[in-house]
Amino acid sequence: MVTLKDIAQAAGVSAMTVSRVVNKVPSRVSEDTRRRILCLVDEMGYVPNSSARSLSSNSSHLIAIITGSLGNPLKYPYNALMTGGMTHYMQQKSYSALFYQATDYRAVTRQLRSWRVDGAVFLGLFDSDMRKLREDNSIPLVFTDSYSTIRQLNNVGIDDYKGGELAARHLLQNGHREIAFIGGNAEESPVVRNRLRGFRRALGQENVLLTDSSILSDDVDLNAIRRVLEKPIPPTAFFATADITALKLVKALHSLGIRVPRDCSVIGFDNLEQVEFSMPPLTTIAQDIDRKAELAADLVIRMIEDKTAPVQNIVLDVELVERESVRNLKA
Amino acid sequence: MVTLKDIAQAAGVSAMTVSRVVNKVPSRVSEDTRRRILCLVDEMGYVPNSSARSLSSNSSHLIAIITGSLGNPLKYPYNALMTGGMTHYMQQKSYSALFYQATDYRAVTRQLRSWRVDGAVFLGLFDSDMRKLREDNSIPLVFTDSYSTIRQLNNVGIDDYKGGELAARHLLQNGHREIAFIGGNAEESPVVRNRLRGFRRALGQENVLLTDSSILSDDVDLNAIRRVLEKPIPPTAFFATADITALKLVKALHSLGIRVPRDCSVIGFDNLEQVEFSMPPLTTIAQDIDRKAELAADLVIRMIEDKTAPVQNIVLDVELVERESVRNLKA
DNA sequence: GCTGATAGGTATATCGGTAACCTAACTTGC
DNA sequence: GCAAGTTAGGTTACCGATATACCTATCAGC
Repeated sequence: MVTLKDIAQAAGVSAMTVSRVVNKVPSRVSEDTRRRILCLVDEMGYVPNSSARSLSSNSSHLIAIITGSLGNPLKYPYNALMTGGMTHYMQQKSYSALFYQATDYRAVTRQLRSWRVDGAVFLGLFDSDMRKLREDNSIPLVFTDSYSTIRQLNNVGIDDYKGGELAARHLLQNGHREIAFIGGNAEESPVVRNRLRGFRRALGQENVLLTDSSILSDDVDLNAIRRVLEKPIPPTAFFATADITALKLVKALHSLGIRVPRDCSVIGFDNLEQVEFSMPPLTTIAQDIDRKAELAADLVIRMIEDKTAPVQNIVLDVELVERESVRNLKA
Repeated sequence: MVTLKDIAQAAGVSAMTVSRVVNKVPSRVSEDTRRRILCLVDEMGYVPNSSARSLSSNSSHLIAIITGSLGNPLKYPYNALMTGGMTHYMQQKSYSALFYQATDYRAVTRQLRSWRVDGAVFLGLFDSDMRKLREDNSIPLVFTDSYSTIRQLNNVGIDDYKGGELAARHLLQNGHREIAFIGGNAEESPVVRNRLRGFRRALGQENVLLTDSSILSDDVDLNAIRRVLEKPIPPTAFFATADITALKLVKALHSLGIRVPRDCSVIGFDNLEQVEFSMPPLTTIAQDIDRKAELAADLVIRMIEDKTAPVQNIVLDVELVERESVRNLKA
């Protein structure tokens, strides 16, 4: 492998001069030698050794993307879109992305340190560990969808509360007053909790109540669904906290002989590309995942490059996308 | 940050001794000092610096995963599943995955060298460049879904030809004799080419012909679809070379007032999880993406750790998964 | 008592860069 | 004409590990 020294020798200068040229250090090298060196670099196929660079300059140009550790995290379209989007953006800014899966903060800390990563973005929740992560690591950390009470935490999220409200209002406007909720565990996930809160609030404004017996888990259990539908006054609509869940629900309802939206309406959350191609196309609360990914990547990089950059809590807007899975009962 | 030297000092031994303990070099350190050192390592939170390690040992324990460079590569479920699956497996084997997007082989070579990556897996095609990639890089390279004529190339793929045959036979068995094909460009993609060949072959065995006018591009153009359906004898079924395409097609047909499978049948390829939740659930040719990912990851790692390991061309089987998108015309 | 093997270490060079400091020649202002 | 500043470099000491060679007890065997 060609090293700095090889280029230096070939050009008849010191290694430092070559280093300066390669790193575009302004005005320390004459235009003449600069061109000569660049020519040799290209000719001999020199590529800087990032490890060596990282070791001596104390900056790796590496950013970790950290997800929870259960199975294949990119199985979920949301994670895949975020990860791919961030990687793409980082590469444009000449950073490389390193993927890690981890559950506990000690493992994360070990991983971050081993490559002396410049910064990290977290997908998913390390709620109880956030404080420790901040304490143990002096590098910029960016969380996503976190509702931590710890101040001074970089975060990129969306307005989940409003998302819940929008879903509720849309259902109400279409004449639904008996409504069920299906989603992740609100106690465990602050994201779900906020969507649920907003949802309840907007329902409450029209005196519609969401009872606990109308709240289903996102594992989409056929029996549970049947039980809800057999209530004295069965729900005419479901709000699912994720499109994936909504799609599974539509399928489950169908297998019970219930048509969406004719017999029952469904509204989802996320606006994944695939819900446009489902049958029926899903009405859903849209978040801009591409933009979220870019903002998260941009935020870590800004924090890395400018140590005085202020901590940010970015909250993106959400909006209703109307398709064909909600029936208008008033019509 | 805690370094080897710090531990050495605290333990009253040389750095080399600590290095041996950390790297589990067999029997050069007494059990006594070993334990003492391990204790200190844990206590002081020592994490080896991978850059330094890579520099001096000439092995980075890093594997590159390389995809094409158009936009967000993880937008496609197939890429996401492969990438996630490989990363997961690599981490278990204590390798880290580095993601890169690239189109030309020079960029790839630069990226591989800059971190002195130990090996690389390619998702997607660098067909014309494979030879150069092999020549320029002395590290193990694993390709996926490649049909290169270059011998001595590690590859993990599936039996695309058989997949095409299975699809054709299933349609024939269900009484379809007027059939259309929708998929990527067969000239550009050897994968599509082989699926198409197998498909044609099996159709031919029953004297069914697939004319060029019944072959559509995977951009799912509504006008093109309409044109095919307005032929004197319109097709009763479509074979799509990817589930994603199949789903878009179903939606397009629906928008033309054509019901699947009542008015027209569709068969896909891949068996993505989401096609089970589409309406109708999609009949498709299944490939085991999780296993493919694991085999690809396992292959690079084997090649890295055993320089004498033989080159392999792994071909995984495919199978038909019957759901509800193909109508039996004989019934 | 001497040789040789083995266990349990140490010392030093090196991997490929960069930071920080040094220097010589030339320019510029006064 | 000279101090001060600029330009275009070179020198040297690391960064944090590992490879390699070398050292020193201890003990068995003859």
